[in-house]
Amino acid sequence: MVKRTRFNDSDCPVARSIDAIGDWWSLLIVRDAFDGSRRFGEFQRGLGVAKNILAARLRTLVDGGILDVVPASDGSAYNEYVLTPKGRDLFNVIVALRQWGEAHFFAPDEPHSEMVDRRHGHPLRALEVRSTDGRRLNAGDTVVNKVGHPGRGT
Amino acid sequence: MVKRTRFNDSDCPVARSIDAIGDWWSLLIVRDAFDGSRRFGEFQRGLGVAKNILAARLRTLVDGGILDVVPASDGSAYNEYVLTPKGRDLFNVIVALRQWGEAHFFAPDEPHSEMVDRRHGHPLRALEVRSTDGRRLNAGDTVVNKVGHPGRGT
DNA sequence: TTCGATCGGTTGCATCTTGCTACCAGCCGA
DNA sequence: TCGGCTGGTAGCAAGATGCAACCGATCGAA
Repeated sequence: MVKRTRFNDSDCPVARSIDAIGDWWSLLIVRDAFDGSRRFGEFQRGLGVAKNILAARLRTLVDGGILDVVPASDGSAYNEYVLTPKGRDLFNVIVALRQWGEAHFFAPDEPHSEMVDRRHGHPLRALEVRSTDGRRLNAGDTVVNKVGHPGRGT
Repeated sequence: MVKRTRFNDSDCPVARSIDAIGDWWSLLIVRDAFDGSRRFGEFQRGLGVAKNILAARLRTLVDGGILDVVPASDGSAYNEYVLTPKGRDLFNVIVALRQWGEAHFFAPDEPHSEMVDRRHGHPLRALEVRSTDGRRLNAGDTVVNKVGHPGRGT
């Protein structure tokens, strides 16, 4: 099976990332992996996804270098799925999605799962996009150079 | 049409975010909106997506409060799609995906579209997850409290 | 004002993907 | 050795996706 690329602008890192992750289930698998899930059954119970879908997603995540299959840590004959360094680098993505969701989809007092600093149990500081010299940037302060179109693009 | 919720753990902000965005095309639409696309035709040419898919995605993004339909800024009778504040808050998500893609899917010298600081033309600083008191955190320094399971969860 | 081109879609249809259920082969403890 | 758990695969129905054709409104030029 040749690797299909779904999007036509594959020189954009955003598109390549999206293509590599595959689908939303995959991202939820990664989220659960960050939260400590390792075994097939853990993911299945945590996500409520059909087993064939889960099996396929785990396979593509392993093929994509985001998860690794390792022998179970508890001595049983089963395997475990653990994040590779590349998979752990998705942490920012998960945190960004989480903070966006917290900001826009929950009433102020509505209970929800919450990511906290392990040391103090405090919520995290909001992510901030910064320039190399440390200024805070928002979308309007940035510009995307398409390949072949360097510079500001008058 | 009742709002379907695809994922069973809707108390997780990550899952709600994913549900709200809808699919990957929607996120690429948002990316193009950040890059300045406003018109139906611009999105269609930029993404190479089928028109019926694009029309459906634009509708869900508008319904979801991520895009707004406004009269065209050039005086023509057509409409434009612009990001709402909620949509602009996806900036961190886009940047996180972009940085992950840059780090893992391009050779060091491979050309790719690049987001730079408008003022100096420099690339952005890598996103950093921090605690409220400013320490840098990575995945292992955080813990997710599920609703109904407060505390560290031994 | 007329005419052709463009814009912004909608509709129908074939195909691909998804998700459900059933099934099944190893493991595992007793 | 037996019964239940784990980690899948197989088949099938339903829904999503993508392509192409079509279409009315609008625009620009003559």
